[in-house]
Amino acid sequence: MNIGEAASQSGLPAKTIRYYEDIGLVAPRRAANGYRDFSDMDLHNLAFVQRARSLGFSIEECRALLSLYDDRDRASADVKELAKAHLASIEEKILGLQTMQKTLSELVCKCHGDDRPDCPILDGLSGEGV
Amino acid sequence: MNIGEAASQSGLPAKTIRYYEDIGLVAPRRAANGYRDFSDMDLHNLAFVQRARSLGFSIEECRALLSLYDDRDRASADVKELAKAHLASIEEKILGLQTMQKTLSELVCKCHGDDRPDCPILDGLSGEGV
DNA sequence: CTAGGGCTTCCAGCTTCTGGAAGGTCAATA
DNA sequence: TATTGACCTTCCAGAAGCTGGAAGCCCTAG
Repeated sequence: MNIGEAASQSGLPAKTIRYYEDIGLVAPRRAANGYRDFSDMDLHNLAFVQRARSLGFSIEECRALLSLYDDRDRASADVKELAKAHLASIEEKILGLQTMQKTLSELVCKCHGDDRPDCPILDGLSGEGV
Repeated sequence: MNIGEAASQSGLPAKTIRYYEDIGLVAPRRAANGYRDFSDMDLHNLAFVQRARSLGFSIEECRALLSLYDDRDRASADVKELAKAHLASIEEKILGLQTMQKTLSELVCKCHGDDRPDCPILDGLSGEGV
């Protein structure tokens, strides 16, 4: 299967697939004309990475997950640990964003938002009322 | 004031301050020996950017905020608009992360996490049960 | 006079793609 | 058969926002 087909089946742009090959996440064989030729397993790996990335796993985590997937003797505990660590980092990010949201929405509320220059948002960023 | 002092007063690493000068966020004058010499206004701008960054504003948004700050004739509506747009993007990110969190925590819950290879997390990433 | 700490510049690398240029290949059509 | 247009190839550069490191100057204390 050519890269265009692999792209539409996996939901990844062709550019991204080439990049994934560059960094060793997939290794499709080459046809006689030099075109990449993706097997079903290659396609599985691409779709797998696509889903893992959409859950926020980093490339290195995806690599680890793929190798766990390939290892038929893995312990599910290893996978779960990886996933739990990532879940914790997601939750940390959410908390950080919620802190920003709270502070920022307070500032936005205070700002009258008309054509006068007086602005509590800029004042807040300038360190007033900290 | 030297860069070390500016760094500790603003809460930014010296490296970051040099970078901010590179991209034109601050323009400290130079002492005779070539050292950067930060004025109070420079320091204000650095601390301002530090706070804006900690609220998740991009560098370009910081630049815009700084120029609004400098413009004594600005309308507070302009600032508020910028802040509201950023707030919306924060909320969007939170929603995205919460979606990831939900999906991932469901997978984690399903995984028994022992020494057997059977793993619903890997199955989920492989597209089973989608 | 030397040692240390702070300062300078510049270059490279991190992450994860993405855009674009230059050019080879394939299938269909005139 | 010749040509067109869609596809494929490689390689280089850039996006954001720093961060680390090397090579070397400057300043102060002992």
